[in-house]
Amino acid sequence: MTQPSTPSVALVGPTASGKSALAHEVALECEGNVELLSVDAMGVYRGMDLGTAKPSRRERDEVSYHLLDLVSPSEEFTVSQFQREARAAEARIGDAGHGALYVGGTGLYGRAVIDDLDIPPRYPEIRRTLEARAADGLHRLFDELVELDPLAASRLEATNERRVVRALEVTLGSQRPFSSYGEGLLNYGPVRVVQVGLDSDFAVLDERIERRFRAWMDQGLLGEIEGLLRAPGGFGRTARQAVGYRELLRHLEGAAPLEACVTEAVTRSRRLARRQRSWFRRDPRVEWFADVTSAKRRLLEVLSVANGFVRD
RNA sequence: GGGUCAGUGCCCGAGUGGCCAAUGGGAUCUGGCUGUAAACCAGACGGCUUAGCCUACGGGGGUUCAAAUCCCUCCUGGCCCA
Repeated sequence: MTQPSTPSVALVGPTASGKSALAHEVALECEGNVELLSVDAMGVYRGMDLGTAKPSRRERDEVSYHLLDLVSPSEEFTVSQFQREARAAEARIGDAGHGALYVGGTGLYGRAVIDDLDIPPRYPEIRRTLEARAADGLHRLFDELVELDPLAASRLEATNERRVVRALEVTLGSQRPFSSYGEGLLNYGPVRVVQVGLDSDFAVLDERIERRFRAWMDQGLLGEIEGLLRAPGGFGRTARQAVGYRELLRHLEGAAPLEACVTEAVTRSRRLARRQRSWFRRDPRVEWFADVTSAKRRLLEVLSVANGFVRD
């Protein structure tokens, strides 16, 4: 893989903290010298616009956005695919002599790029057998993992089927321990990318989240989902898990009353914000800012230094 | 006004004399996870000077060695009759 020629910067934080607006503003001020890369596990799906708070058409005309609308919601997207796309996009941006600003709240996707994680391959056949075996005794699988890769086992919860199966899949499939692919997410390496964190009180965030979701409803979120549902393939396994979409799908596909689903969507968005915050809080390398102004100052500073251009 | 059913911890909701600080779900908090990550998994969840103690099952009173559970009464809500 080609090493990006220009260092990049990342803006992280919980949903509704104002990251996107800030990033856009910063890019505008840099007058085309900075391009944005979305780090959003749901923004990669084409047509899922309202509920993922995607930039508007006008915003996309003003600033270059990357890593959005990569696949159809019927497809299953993964971290490793994201990593590949991100590397390619960043290389192109670097070739153009521009700075790259990552913005988004999907922690793992961010780590994959920022820390250049070595994500082990997939072994579908092995996985299939493991999943079948997990059905009649997860405990046995975990014991096997303890045998084959005690380190990986120690990092996992024995009851987390998805992760236990994955660790075994890789260990058996690649003939080398799952844990040999990396030191674990708790191990934070040196700063390769400056991460600026934008956060605010949950009192404000919670309120904003609800208002925002209700606004999306008014703008036709339900219709957007209905349309995607009717499209060939409909929603795939991963896309349908998106907060907001999942709840409204329950209304459209099942019989759940709309208002109850809306309330639940709001609640789950709030929880998402909290989980995002704790994910980023754990990373000691993130520089936190509680207000947009100082976060912006820091972003501009890093971008200018890194890219050797100075703004007035 | 008469009858009847109900009132449980932040919310919903089990529990009908001791094994009940009280099943379960939700919310909330904390933690973990390198190919589903907006997913997935786990722990905590009345208070405290935490092998124990205190406060709690609408209020008050009573029966009992022992009550969220039985009796009386009051308050509140639903339904039925007037």
